[in-house]
Amino acid sequence: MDRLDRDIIGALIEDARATYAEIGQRVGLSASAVKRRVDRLRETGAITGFTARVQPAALGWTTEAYVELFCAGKTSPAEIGVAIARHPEVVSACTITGEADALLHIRATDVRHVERVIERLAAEPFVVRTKSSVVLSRLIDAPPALARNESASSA
Amino acid sequence: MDRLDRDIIGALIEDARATYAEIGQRVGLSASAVKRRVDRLRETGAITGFTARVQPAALGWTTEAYVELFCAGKTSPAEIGVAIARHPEVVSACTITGEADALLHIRATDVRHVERVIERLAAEPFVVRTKSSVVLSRLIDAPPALARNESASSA
DNA sequence: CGTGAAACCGAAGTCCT
DNA sequence: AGGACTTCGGTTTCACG
Repeated sequence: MDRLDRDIIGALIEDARATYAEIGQRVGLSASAVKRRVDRLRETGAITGFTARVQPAALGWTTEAYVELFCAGKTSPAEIGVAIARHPEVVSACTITGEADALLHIRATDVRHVERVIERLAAEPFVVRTKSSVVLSRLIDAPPALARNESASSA
Repeated sequence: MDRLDRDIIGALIEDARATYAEIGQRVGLSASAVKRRVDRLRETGAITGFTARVQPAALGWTTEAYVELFCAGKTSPAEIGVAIARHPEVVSACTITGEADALLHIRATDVRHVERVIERLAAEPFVVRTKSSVVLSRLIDAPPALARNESASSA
């Protein structure tokens, strides 16, 4: 995992369908060398796959919200994970420090749909209370680059 | 945008490097037909691109946090967006309803790094206060499927 | 708008430096 | 480990139903 690997990953994040020759030109390597490194990055798990970047609005998912979950005393993260995985609207979720136990990111078709999802979540037996915020406008979407900085020591 | 398009998008979300023939076999179309639809989906903006799925931890980004921003009275979303775009650790951001004005998702190398980012964010002139939660464990990562349900009326 | 065939070009494997 | 070459398969385009 050196500079070259990070440059290659950066190129693949920008365009996962770039040809090995194009990537090689960008990072200063031949196509074969790039392929070898990409194969290795996939084997080691640094790259877990390739996906299409979709505009959720184009599919009808026009509304998103963040929902904080306050859970009953002895609820394990695993228990929360299993339960919320049943709700397809939950796009991302994690346990966090602070007052709330978990933070969920949900995507829905409209505000009414958001409401229904929150109701369904609140109905989970271990959920004591929820606190939700509807997204007004998205400022930054995501992966502009994970690999551009020195990314510190590790890896 | 019909059932076929959504199935194709679903296939591409799962594996953006799948061949047109493979996708065609899955959705019941020939390779050429699939390519034509994919081209159209890209032109109309439903598909915005293809990216690699990376395990941030493999690149040294082992810590993430969510930061709520409380801004000065007359701060516009655009102003917030421009300012936070200068912080490379901000992976996602949006304005929200509720007490806070904006919610930021940041990725950092360690907790010390998180602290520095929060300090830098708090130093922005329009930021009155911040409230942050460090992620303990991730339960759901993301795009398992955006296109599997009927996705309601629109689109 | 779908299918099937032909030309092109990148991918995958091998050998050499 | 990187670079060059060859074979194979996918992509792309075209004509047709």
